Amino acid sequence: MEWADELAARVIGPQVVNDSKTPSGTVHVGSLRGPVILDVITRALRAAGHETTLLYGVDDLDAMDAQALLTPDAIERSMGVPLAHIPDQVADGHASYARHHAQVFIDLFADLGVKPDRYYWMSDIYPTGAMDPFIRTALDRAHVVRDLYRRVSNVQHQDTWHPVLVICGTCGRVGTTIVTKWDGERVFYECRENLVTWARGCGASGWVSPFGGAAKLPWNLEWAAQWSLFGVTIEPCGKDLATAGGSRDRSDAIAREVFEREPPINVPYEFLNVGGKKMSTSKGRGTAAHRIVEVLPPEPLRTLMLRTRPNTAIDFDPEGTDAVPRLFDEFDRLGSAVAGREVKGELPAGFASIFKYALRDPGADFEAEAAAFRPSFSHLAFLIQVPGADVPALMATEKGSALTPHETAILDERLAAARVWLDDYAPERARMRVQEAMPDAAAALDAEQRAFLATLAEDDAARTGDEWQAAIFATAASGGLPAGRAFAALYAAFLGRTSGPRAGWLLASLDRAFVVARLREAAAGGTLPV
RNA sequence: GGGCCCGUAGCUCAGCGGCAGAGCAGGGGACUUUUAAUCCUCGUGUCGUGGGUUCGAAUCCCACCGGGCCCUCCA
Repeated sequence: MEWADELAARVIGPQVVNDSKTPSGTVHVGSLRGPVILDVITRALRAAGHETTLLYGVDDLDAMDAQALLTPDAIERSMGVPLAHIPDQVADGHASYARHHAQVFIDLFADLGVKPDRYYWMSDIYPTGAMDPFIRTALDRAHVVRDLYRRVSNVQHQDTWHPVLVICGTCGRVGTTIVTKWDGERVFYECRENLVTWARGCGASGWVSPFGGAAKLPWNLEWAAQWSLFGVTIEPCGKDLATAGGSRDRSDAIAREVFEREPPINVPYEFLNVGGKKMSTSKGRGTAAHRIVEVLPPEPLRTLMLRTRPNTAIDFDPEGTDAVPRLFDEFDRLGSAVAGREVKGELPAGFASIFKYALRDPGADFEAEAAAFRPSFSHLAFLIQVPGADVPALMATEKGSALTPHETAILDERLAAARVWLDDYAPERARMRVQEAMPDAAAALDAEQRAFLATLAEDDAARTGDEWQAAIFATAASGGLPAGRAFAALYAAFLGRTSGPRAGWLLASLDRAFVVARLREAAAGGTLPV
């Protein structure tokens, strides 16, 4: 966790932290690592006394180059068109495909506690003319850009190539155009049919002014121009961009040599993989960002992103594992330690800052948050499967006093998450189910346990959970059977496992005739002489 | 062709020059009413492999092996 505080200690003066994203489709959990890192850096800077602005941009004039999320009839029409100009594929009121996907992603930010001071959309910025000076500089220095691409990335453009992408006046595509001449005010562009394999240009060409939104800068130049336009001082980026000779190196060089400005401090970060593999929404691997928040509230989710240094890959697989409960446990453990309660084992270095930065609200009183009662997620996941359990009452008992409104909110949040977890993620062993037929496990019961079950079945009067519980203990005691083995017999007979929920409540929730029949069946099974 | 990350206990990982660690899982034990709670207890693992540096290496250097990702189209 020291990484953010160290960064904050290293810089001088006001800071502008920036990131931007191309809204090309549905995003997965891994995509949230960037925004969380951005937010933690911002919080660390502010904690260190730096005046800090957090910006988040949407590169929505980028060309559509993935057809996965387009309807079949839209593919031919939309490939190569700026994302901001493609109609939303979902009829839910967004102005464009870009707005839809960007908004779904951005909506998650606030819930996660990531609150940029300003969002900007490139489709809004270009028409204002704010990018014009950079477009002009890029065109004037086209030879520098070409030289730099060759030198830094070994990319060889033709001598006539100019670093501007015109939005074709005829077909509206931006991914298919190339500029070959610049006269100081206008550029000559061609919308070529075969410039790229993934989209087909219309063949138009002509002289046009590249200013005021008629054209955009290619990605690497746009990135560097954003740094100049907004005065960006720190910008993390994913390792896909940070690789040697890759995008970041190109943009750094462009900033220095074309726009004559030092690039921002880079904080390269690794990906968040699932089962050791890259997440890919289109391949159905990994969980969509908007889905994971259903099962992971901000604190455990931020804990996942924060506890690991940015340059280390995180492996996270919520499906069929206890990864989710463990994140809750880990966060709770940090909180306990911060609150001065005794915790088992060693604590990570800087555990208090991990806890503090994991909180959703940057202004929260973190000591009060640490002191708050947080029910164990695993315990809740278990309790909600117990018929008739009054969970809020049980939690108040566990805490030793009534829950505060804030604690009740935490409880409700966790209950909702626990239900989602049990439905969609939990391993089979976390789910319990009353067995329709006699479980095999019941065959292993010994004579004493069978006698206990038989005795328990003698009285078939209706009982409440408490009464069942009392009856279990009394019956076990009268037969000289330790309570533990008595319960084990019941779990074997009904659940087919060695442990379970408070048995009394479980039995009380079931049909009385069924209970008695099962008890007798289990008591009789296997004891007959062979 | 190039770059980055990882390889330490069953799992997830910490340690990054000074006696191999934690959590979880698992084993054992305690408990006549929180029985998947709570408490106690149990870890010799070629620290991926081979060299090197050092009084001393999981830790630094080199090479290699394995896993993963990325760049060399576009963004």
